[in-house]
Amino acid sequence: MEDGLAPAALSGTGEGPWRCPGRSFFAAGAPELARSLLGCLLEVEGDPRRSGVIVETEAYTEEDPASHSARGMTARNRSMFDAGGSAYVYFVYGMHCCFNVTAGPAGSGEAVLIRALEPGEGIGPPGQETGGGLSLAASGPGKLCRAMGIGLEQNGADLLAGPVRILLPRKSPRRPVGISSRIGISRGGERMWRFFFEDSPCVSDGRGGAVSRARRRS
DNA sequence: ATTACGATTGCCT
DNA sequence: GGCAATCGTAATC
Repeated sequence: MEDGLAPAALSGTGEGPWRCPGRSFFAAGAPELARSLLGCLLEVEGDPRRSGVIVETEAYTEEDPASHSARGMTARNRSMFDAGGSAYVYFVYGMHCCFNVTAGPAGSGEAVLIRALEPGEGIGPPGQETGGGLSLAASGPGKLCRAMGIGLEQNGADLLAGPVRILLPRKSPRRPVGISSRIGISRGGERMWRFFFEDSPCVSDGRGGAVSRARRRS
């Protein structure tokens, strides 16, 4: 029990602590949606079923020099222009996938990058060599996709239809929210569009984040 | 046709 | 803190 994480979420759509959002939830602009997604459950149906609580997000918009959509629609970023509530998954650095939730109306080219989860069901050992234990299994956009089994085949998928879903907490988690500039970008650094739960051990950030904390402990 | 470069990660010093 | 890995995409020639 070294990780000390909150208990895994129960499945589901009907009763229980989670509920399905409507389309309108995703109609907000990316920065607002990024904040709203903190505390929500990301779930992938299957065997095993996997889930985790979203604890770190970043917003990207069409007027944003850091965004893939900044220079118009291409074959690669096409699904980023889908109406809010679908998946935009892309491949980077020749080895990693990153998962985004589209925001706003169709054609608006905005999305929220999901950067870290607190592992729920089906995440982590065995078979996952993350080097930092369970709490780091989904701390970072690339690691999150690997841990959840999300790949390019999910690009453009409707998040209200599944198998990849977003579920909202019935009770607001009310945890401290940190705001910062985004990670790994070369332009647009002045925008404070990264949102995270300050009390989470699973946030990907270097300083004060899960990685440096784990390193300090050892 | 060629090339430069990532919305990253993990291993090295 | 630095840097290699690894390859699809998009800008450039």
